[in-house]
Amino acid sequence: MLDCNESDISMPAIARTTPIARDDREPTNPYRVDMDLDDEADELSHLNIPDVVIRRLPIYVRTLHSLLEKEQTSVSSEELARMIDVTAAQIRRDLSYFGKFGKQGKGYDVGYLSDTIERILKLDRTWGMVLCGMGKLGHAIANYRGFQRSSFEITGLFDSDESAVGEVVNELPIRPMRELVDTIREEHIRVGIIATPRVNAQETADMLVEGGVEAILNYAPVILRVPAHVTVREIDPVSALQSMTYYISE
Amino acid sequence: MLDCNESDISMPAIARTTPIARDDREPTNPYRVDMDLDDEADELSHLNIPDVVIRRLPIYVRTLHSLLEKEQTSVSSEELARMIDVTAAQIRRDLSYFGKFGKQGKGYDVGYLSDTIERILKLDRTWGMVLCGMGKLGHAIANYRGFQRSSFEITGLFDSDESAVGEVVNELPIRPMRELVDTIREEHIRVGIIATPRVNAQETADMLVEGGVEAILNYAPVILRVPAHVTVREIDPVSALQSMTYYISE
DNA sequence: TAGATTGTTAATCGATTAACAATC
DNA sequence: TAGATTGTTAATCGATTAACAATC
Repeated sequence: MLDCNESDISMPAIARTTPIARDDREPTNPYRVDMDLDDEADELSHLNIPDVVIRRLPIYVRTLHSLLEKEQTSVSSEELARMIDVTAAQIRRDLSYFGKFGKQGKGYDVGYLSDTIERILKLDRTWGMVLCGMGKLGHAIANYRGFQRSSFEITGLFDSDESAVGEVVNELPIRPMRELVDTIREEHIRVGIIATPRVNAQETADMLVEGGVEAILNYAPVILRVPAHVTVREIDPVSALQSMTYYISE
Repeated sequence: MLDCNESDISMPAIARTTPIARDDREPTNPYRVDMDLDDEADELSHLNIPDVVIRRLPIYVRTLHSLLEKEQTSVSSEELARMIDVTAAQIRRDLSYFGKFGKQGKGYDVGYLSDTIERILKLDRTWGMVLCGMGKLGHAIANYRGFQRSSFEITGLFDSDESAVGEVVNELPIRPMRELVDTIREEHIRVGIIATPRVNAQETADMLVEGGVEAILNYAPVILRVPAHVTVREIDPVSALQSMTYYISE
């Protein structure tokens, strides 16, 4: 399988977070055959799929799970669309990037579609994560229960303040930053969380990347510079608030 | 100034969060004159401006602040663009929705531009906020230091669990949910934060809206139904992680 | 079979960008 | 003035949607 990763030049984090296309995909290939999961696993296919689509998939999974809880086994794009407040056409279009998962006249099997999207997103395994920066925010993230039912588990806590080192938070000891890179390498960690102060975020990102992390969840209000093969998403409640006040009346 | 708010029908929260336009704006108005702040304050003008643009403004403000810290007084769209990793054209286009703030040949005055955008976003005042749901996550948000230098301040904590009521967190007592609506009304609160369990998020949103809240920061993994005049932004670290693993190699 | 709903196309809509005249 | 950079236009690019043939 040839390596057609054509641009490995440094790509800004904000661009990865914002709707972009890294490559022109051919919009409709007349020779395309009914794909199944072997083809979806193709490492190169993701270059073709808009990031906006990828970012909607977790919402589809979450919604399908809520249907499973209610023991509903079948769902149409129309019904799913109503639950999520998007158009049915968008759901069908989004899914069609990956294959054919429904049955005309019937809709989608909830369990099968949910499993399929989870496999596409590589959620069919558990991802260990390192958490960097163990101030108040870091403590809160280490204790966060939202990860429990997900495919993510924090496996290492790090802080540059030696006086914080050794403290145990949610059953894990805080370790010194200088051990970060080696730990990532040894434990094959691919996901990092940055909860450091603003000024230390970039150097922390650099270390995460050096160790081999390819996905960074960034809680620091800074735009990180990372190589093109690394994805960054921002968690930025202050920016979110600041953009909402614009719409407040009076 | 005529009321051209043509659709006041209920609009889903996800649509407000995603790039949308509620109204077709006329792309270029030949009669448009050099606007200054009086015109920007026009309550109706926001119907014309894409939400993607509004969501970028806080990043501009943050970046301008970092220049002010370095005592840089002037900046070109080119330089700002490099710092944020967008194109200079996009910055100029974004700003042009609101008026003319630069000088040809010179660039922008950092302080003036920063103040101007803050005024556009209504950040030239302090917004009181109610925080609903005082579990672990709620505690973390109540203690969050990121709000300190911002225009936001949590002024009330609420929880439906009567046994939590009375506990003081970061100098504020937790109060019972049944006091929420009246408190919002009496204190003219316009911003609410939801940190309740998933199942209680919608009913909490309903109460916030009933009280008069127009902006909701939602930490619960649920799509909220709110009237069109209410803006919702999601803080959803799990979804962010779930969409990043897609790109991880191997 | 008739009815329902998918998967896919083409049309539409919206956002970004390159280019440049205006102007400091 | 000459050089620099804005504000704005038109062109391009990308994402969404409506519509419908395919098909369960």
